[in-house]
Amino acid sequence: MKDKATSFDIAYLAGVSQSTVSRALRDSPQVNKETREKVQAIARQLNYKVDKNASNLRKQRSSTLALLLFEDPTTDESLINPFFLSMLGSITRACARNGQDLLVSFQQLSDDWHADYEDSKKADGIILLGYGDYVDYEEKLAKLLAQQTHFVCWGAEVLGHPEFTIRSNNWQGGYLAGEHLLNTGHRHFAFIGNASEGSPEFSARYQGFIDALAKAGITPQQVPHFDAISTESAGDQATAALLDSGVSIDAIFCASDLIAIGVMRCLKRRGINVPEQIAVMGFDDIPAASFASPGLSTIQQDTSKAGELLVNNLLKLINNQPITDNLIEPKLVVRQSCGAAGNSAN
Amino acid sequence: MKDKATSFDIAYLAGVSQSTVSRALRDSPQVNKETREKVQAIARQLNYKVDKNASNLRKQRSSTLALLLFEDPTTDESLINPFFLSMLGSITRACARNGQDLLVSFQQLSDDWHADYEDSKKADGIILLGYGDYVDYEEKLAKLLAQQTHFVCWGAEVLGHPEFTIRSNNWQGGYLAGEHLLNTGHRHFAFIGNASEGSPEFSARYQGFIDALAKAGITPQQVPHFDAISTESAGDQATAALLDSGVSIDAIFCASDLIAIGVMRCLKRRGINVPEQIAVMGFDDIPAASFASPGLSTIQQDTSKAGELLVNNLLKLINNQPITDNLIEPKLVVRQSCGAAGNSAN
DNA sequence: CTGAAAGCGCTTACAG
DNA sequence: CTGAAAGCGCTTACAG
Repeated sequence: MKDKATSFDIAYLAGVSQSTVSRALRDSPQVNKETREKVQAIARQLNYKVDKNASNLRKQRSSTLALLLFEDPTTDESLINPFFLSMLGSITRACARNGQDLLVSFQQLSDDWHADYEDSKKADGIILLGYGDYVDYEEKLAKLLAQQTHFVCWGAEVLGHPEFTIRSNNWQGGYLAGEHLLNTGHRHFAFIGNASEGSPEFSARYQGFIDALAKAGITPQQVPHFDAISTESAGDQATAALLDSGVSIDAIFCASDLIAIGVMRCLKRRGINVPEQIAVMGFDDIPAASFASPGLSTIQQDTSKAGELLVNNLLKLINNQPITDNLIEPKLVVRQSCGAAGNSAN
Repeated sequence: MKDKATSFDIAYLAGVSQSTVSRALRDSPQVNKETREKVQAIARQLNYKVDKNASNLRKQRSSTLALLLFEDPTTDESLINPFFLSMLGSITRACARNGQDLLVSFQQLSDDWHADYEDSKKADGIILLGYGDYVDYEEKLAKLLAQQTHFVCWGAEVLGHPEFTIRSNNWQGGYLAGEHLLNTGHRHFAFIGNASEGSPEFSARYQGFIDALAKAGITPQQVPHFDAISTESAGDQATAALLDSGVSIDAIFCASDLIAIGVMRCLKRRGINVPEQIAVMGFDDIPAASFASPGLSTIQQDTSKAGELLVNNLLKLINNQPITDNLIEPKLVVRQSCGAAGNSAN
């Protein structure tokens, strides 16, 4: 039967002009209460919905945000870092709370991003999510900046625009990890993860860790460091290299939980007990951290707050409001992998 | 400087009409090759992008699909089933391959869904994803049907419209699980999961399992069955109940991996060895299945193919094309939790 | 408080 | 092969 109803259909049925319908539907106080209610009743009855394309076109605003999730090019195609998946969840919810729709797209870091969501008016702004190589990354951000695109990004800093970034206090997280490992009686450490300047988040974690150890008189030179991107298999391989190198350690701090899980797998294969022989500490608190056996002690990033902040700050940017808050404080989560008493419930 | 360029700006610079610009940009063969290239060059130079709101309005088509991910109302708010997260990934990619944008939204099953994406012209169709209670679910589907919304859904069947569903052959999956458990020498089974008619997917898995066992002369009455929704803690609790009931078993088939992980946690707490004393089998093959210790043997659902099918079939529905394929064949993944030789690489 | 009118930026018959 | 014109369905000055 019905071709979709328009505001003209409602106007006709209500005996008012189409402009009045438009106002009434947006709850304009300008329009008489009776008229307003009558119009709204008819709209409901016809199951009328404002045509977003028409209203966006007219308003020059889409009430839509785009999320670009980019992955490390070396990662297995089908596997997305669970940490980002969890962020995706909280971003989606934050969008809903703010009356925004969310367009989602996965990109390879190496690609030319399809960052034209704002140019084509599909979205009012962009959220960038992913651990990436900072160097590659920077160019693309510069381009977005040049096009005056509204965007925020997780983790990596935008040159000259700290307000575009939302991130965890990674240094503090690393520090907490170091403290905990020290408190649980460990003295011989290794770090696994990429701590180069290409990975500013990981290297901040490393630095916090080192700074915590310094308080116990341990120097950076005493802490062997093995590179790994944020995957299970990279952690596994780095651990093998670490063990084969013959250094004697009793604790490993990993730049991410995914790495830590790979580390534990390697240790288990080699018959080394966690935490009795070697303690393992992760970072992120992805769901798998609690599934692991022993439960992985880690530094939690509050993804729920992060998603909220990402969306709110982007909206502020779009509306030319000042940004006040963009740091998330990490939290120590104690399970069993470092030998402290963990609560079995988690 | 620049307000965003429009097709009129390009027309002016190219010395042609705006209609010609529009045609040239869409690679219409109607327009002279030279003109076309000239127009396209200017567009590139101005960094021109077609305004989607305007073109959607005019074409009455959005080239956008909406994904509604709804969760079991009893599940922890922040935790989305990893299986669906993986589906989300493959759906996103399938959309990209088909030139569609993807709007994502999380909903509570109990809510009134915001399923008005198509009414408001924000999307051409909807993908429904989530394990839900079939009974609740059915009403909402009937409503979508009545509004002639284009949609496909995962798992649950739409009354009278089997072509709207894409699902795994759950019966076959359950059958494979039963066979494997039999082949690894087990004889005393339990099933954990909700096998009521409210969960058609789970009950099909149960049925396949029972049918496999029948070949070894085992009757349904010999297989105790404990209810659980698809979460770790539900699996844990159901296992406690199972053990406390005093029945003697040597294998548990779980309706999902999340349940299985909870089962293994409970067994470990009780000092029961997997697989030596009790074998555990999951369903889904979420990432945590391979992280678990021992590695969880399970039935894999091919999320990549599922995502592809969901998107392709929805597009076919929108374009009035016939749907030919909507079944995914599950696959046995052998790890260590059933006592068979698993490959340590996975 | 309400209405007539313009216009957002496209696509696509229609005419040549 | 190209152009002039209509129209997609809204929102919002402008006028009363």
